[in-house]
Amino acid sequence: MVRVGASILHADLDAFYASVEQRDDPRLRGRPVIVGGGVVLACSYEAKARGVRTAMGGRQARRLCPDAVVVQPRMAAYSAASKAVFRVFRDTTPSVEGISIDEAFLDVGGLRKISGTPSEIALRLRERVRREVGLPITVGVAKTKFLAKVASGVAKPDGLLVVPVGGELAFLHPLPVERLWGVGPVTSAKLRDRGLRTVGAVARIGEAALVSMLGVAAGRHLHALAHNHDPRTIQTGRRRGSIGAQRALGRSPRTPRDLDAVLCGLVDRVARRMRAAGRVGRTVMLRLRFDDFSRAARSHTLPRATSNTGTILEALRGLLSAAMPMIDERGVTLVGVAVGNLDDGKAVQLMLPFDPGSGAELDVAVDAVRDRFGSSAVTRAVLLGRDPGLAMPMLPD
DNA sequence: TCTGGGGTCCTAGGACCC
DNA sequence: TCTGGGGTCCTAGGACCC
Repeated sequence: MVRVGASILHADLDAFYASVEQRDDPRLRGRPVIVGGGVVLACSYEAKARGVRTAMGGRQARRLCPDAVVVQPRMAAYSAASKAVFRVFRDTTPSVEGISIDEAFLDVGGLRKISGTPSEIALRLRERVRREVGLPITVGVAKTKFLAKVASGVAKPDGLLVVPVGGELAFLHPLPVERLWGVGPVTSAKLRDRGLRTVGAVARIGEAALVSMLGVAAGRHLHALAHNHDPRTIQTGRRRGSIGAQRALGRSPRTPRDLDAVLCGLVDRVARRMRAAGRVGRTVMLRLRFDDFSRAARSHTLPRATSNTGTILEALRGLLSAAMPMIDERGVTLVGVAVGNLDDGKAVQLMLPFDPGSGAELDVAVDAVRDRFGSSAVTRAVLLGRDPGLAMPMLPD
């Protein structure tokens, strides 16, 4: 069956952290709320109306909005609220792709007979999130992911916007280029330098011109989006590719000893999270930010994936000591660590005898891998083929 | 006016292999 | 002595997102 019509929803909670605070403390409702003191992590629409923005310095935010209530973030409450909202998403359709803690794509294309049109589904979704979780949410509905995302951005806050099939370009082309997903300050400046201010203007110049302006991937991508070509489908079950932690240090000078203590704390956090998630990784990364806000990153790839605190720390200490000259010269203001290449598919293939029907073949393979590589290597086993002579479990190194 | 903490994806060059 | 095309992996940097 060919599916026609606008069947993708982009659901995006409004001013998420601030909305949770207003939900949990009635005194905050209707008032400007800023979450986070040093830097604005989130702010309510009352604060946005006064010019407060996410990632703004706390001092500037309080100057713009002196009567704002500043609250400390409560990550546990946001995480619980997010889980509750995602339960409503998954109850709406099995085809849910989470993008972040507060937004997701939902494919409702196959649900017409059971649940109604996408607009009806979106309406009910908003009502349910409001009633069951107590939070405002905006939904964009369109034929493609990209356009659904643009639609929710235009409809915020607490809105619903359906882009009718056939009306895509009429909706898209008058919008400023900054509305396009993937156009940030740098790309926006490049486009505006050439007089391209709207999506329509971008659509009218050729792909080759965009590629020469922005590079191959970004140019093609932008060209496609401006013409509303977006073949991406909803991907369920995506897993993160890296786990990291970082800490800003302020301006006071740090001794190597201080830096090592910061590093230990970060590695401990990351390794714990990895083990809790049952993930192992092969590439350790050190990120530094300097006094002038320039940045550097150093990485090292281990021969085998691990979540062992000592192994990760040892590798990062090596990277940090190699970076000490840079730190001495430029002054460090932030240290970050991350482990990537999670569950890297450096696959090991073991060819083992296969006894159809015994059910023991995978156990045998898993034991063999455990013997050779340790139990942390056994995270995945896939049985390939129906050849009765072979079982081929593919496992990460 | 000084800028948090968590991520994703792309580019480009060099090493290395066949 | 000079030399190809194709591929993977690793490292570093940058843009962007929430």
